[in-house]
Amino acid sequence: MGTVDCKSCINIHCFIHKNLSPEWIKSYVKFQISFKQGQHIIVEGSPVLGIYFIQSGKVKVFFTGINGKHQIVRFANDGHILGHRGFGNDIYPISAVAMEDSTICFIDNETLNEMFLSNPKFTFDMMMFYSRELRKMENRMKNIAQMNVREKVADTLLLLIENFGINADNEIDVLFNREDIANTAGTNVEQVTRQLSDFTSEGLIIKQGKKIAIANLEGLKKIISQHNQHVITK
Amino acid sequence: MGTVDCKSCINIHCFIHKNLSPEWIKSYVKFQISFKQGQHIIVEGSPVLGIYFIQSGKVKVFFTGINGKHQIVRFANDGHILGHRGFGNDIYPISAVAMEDSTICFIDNETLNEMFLSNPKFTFDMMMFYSRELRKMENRMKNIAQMNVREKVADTLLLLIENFGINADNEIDVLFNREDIANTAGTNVEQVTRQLSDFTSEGLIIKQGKKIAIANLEGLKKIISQHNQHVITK
DNA sequence: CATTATGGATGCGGAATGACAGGATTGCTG
DNA sequence: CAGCAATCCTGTCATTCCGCATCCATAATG
Repeated sequence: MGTVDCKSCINIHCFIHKNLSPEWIKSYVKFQISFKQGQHIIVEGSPVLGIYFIQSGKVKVFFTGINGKHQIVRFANDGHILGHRGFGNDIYPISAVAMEDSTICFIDNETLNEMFLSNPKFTFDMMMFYSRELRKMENRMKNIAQMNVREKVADTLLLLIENFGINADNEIDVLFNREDIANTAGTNVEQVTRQLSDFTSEGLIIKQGKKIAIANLEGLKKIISQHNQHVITK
Repeated sequence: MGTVDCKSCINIHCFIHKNLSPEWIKSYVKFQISFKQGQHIIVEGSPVLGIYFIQSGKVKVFFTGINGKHQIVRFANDGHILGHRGFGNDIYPISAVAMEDSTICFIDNETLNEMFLSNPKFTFDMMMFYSRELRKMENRMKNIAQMNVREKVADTLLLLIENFGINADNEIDVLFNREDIANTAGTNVEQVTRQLSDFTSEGLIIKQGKKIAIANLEGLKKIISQHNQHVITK
């Protein structure tokens, strides 16, 4: 944890870096925190003091339901936002956990408000970000409600690919286990295991240690294609 | 369909009316369209030409899934927004249908962009709107994924109450049928019918003709209370 | 007034799903 | 490399859920 200035930030895609006026970017110094894999960045029920920007890292955002069961609502990585405002609530309804070592910048509410007031382009970009996220979320809601388990697991894999990409070995480039997939898809660990076994024997994926390699991306997309008539990917 | 100026608009809670600068509000004239109950306002797959503001009315927003099954993702009424931008997509992924006779204002993309550029307060308010909607949607995703049918139906009734309120006769003040509830809750008509019968015999609701009256709001909330530990309602 | 359409209620069988348990595999540690 | 713990895999079984078919009530129609 320490302070850092945005001007020399390595993440040039960050909403702040991209949009702040010259005066702001020159002078602005904010808090930056390092999180180890598995560490909580936001805990449900704690007070909202500001907003988090991911400089670099991979994060899952989830609600805790009854029996402590998690529902992962989205993944976030470089340049994304955590702990958005809204409602005027003063506590976080969600938790956020680092899936890998992550560097996160924190901006308190007061500073954020000043930023909005004096940087219209920043506000506009934030609005567009929320608008995109809302549309994605609406689409995911439809999927969770209408898909069967096989489709939901395939959909979750594609979501992971979309968010975190594929590395040189064709593997989904993030650390996650069956429980994470189950909590994202809205099913349980056993069903996920079964489906992944099915996908493997169908030649769609290859299990490589802790990671999953994609052998046939089109095949995975085909599983859920009938649900995505009007969706333009990317 | 015709043109109307925002200055003399009856809906003083509209984002435009509230936030446009004096110059804009004085001169701005936009299209206004009347929709009869059941009419399509937006059709999935049609090109995005602008954005819709509801001056007055009640609207459901849904995706069409396989077999033409609808998934209602949200309800909208006075002052709300339809057809939000995002992705740079040029087609609507969702449909919107008037649940009752509605009056809707249309603003084309070009004008909207000018509005954002020259009215930072408007942009800020829109950002906050999207942020709130995103949080609501995240919460609804958790509910659909984790609740059983009984809870989902109760949750849908509460959603309808939250959006459209209760009239003098204690009835949920909007026209909807079992299919709409099923398409919102993520189940089917039969299950909804069963649950509504159960709720009736438990004294939670009273069926009055086409509408549903609430006899015990706290009882309904109690059904889903265990899912809402950290949520502050309104 | 008879007929037809529409929406709602309910029983039932088959399919999908989730819970449990036991076994296999993997990776870590001393 | 043995031992242990964590994770993953898979078979079985009970439950839930869904959609069909049917019946009923009410409203619209001629």
